[in-house]
Amino acid sequence: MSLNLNVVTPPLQAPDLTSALLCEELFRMYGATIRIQKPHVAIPNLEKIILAALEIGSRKGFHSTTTRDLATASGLSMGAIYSYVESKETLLRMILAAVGFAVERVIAPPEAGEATDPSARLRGLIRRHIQVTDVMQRWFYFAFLEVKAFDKSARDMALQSELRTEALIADAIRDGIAAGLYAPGDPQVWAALVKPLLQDWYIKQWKYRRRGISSAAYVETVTRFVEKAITLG
Amino acid sequence: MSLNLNVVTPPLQAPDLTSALLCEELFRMYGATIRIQKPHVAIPNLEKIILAALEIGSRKGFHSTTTRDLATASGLSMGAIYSYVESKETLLRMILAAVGFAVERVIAPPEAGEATDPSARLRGLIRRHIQVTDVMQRWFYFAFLEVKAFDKSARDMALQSELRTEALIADAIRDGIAAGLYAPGDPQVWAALVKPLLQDWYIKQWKYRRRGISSAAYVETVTRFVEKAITLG
DNA sequence: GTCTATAATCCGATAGAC
DNA sequence: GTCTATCGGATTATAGAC
Repeated sequence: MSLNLNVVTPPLQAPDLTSALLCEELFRMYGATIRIQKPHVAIPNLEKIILAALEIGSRKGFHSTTTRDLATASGLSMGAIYSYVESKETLLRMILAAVGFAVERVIAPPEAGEATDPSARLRGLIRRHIQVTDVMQRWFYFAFLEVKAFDKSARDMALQSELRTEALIADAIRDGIAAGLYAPGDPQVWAALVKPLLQDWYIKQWKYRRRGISSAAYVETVTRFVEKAITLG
Repeated sequence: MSLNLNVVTPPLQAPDLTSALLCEELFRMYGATIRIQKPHVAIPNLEKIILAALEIGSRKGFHSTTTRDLATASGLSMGAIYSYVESKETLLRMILAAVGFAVERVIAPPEAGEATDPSARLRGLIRRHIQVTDVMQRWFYFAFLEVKAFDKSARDMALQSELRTEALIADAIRDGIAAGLYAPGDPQVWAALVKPLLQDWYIKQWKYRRRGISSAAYVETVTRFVEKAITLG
């Protein structure tokens, strides 16, 4: 059984992962901690605050980002910010929750045809992971770098997310081995090697940007590299 | 020309990268900023301070690590700490310098036989990178997570280090392609894929520890994976 | 709902005794 | 060389006017 090494990269089939949509979701999840109750006021302002936190936080770290920084960048006053975000820690938790939302709702769900085709499933996971983290680069970058500063429950959230996507990849590889597509080997070990290749896209975006490599090109490069490494023969 | 896929992992041939030796080196480099001039006093105390910074900083981030934390953990007083480290920023710079030292002095220099054998050189780079970042895990982890919080010169230091090791890997792959060992391809693109595999060892040490995977086992896994992915045929 | 002004706290760094 | 005590400034969060 030979493997088709041509890779095509279709666009992301998913709800638009715009910051507006993500903040709408966060407003639903964190409504209890938000003093402003009218959605048409709360959501755009929450978005301003979160985008400011992502922008400044990605540059100099969340702990060095002061509430004054957030006020200046968001155009709101320091006092107003506390009407939307009860504390700096809650702000962190919101960003982490949005990342978890994207993983569960867009990366994890298999697309048509993937249930019965392990190769398509692995390709889909690689593609969706890179596409989602491309659209949400700052969110993922921020979450990756700042988790360690969270409390244990938040750190566990991130840890589970890491192991979750790894397990999805491992399952696809396991089924691919059983189907005779991939060489015999430890699916978990291989999945552990795929994960950092996917994460590199949002962690070192500066490098890929500088070299003019598009997310579609990166999807194809990683897919070919991984398939060559694990394919029989 | 067929490739030997057996991998052996010899021990690191290098000066011991103990914290004592690294701090001795830092004492030489930063002597001008250190008030205590007797090496037998300065070096062990500098080591206490740096180890405290690595330990606490890796847990909750360097910016959240206060000088009071460092005093408690190192057993020195707040005042004494400033006799060794002129500012928090200098402390960070010392840690970055130690990481750069390890890269230049241990990872980069080719071992015997590597000059004429691209395959041995690539294997050597993979092996030494993982071995060095294993011994100096906290130093590399800390440097990776904290650079972005500091000034441009410190960030450039880290950026150059990233591109430097990538270039070494790319050179070995380029020579390997020319020698007919590896498939035709873009050496820089492949090197960019190898780098995150190496970094994963110190970034997600918790995962590999939990699974009982030794650094030697990881060296072999990564080496096989990469060689399979880029080898002809 | 949003602002200004300020309370309360904490931090990096230093002075000066020993 | 090391310590204790403290300064000046910055930070998070809140109170209360509009």
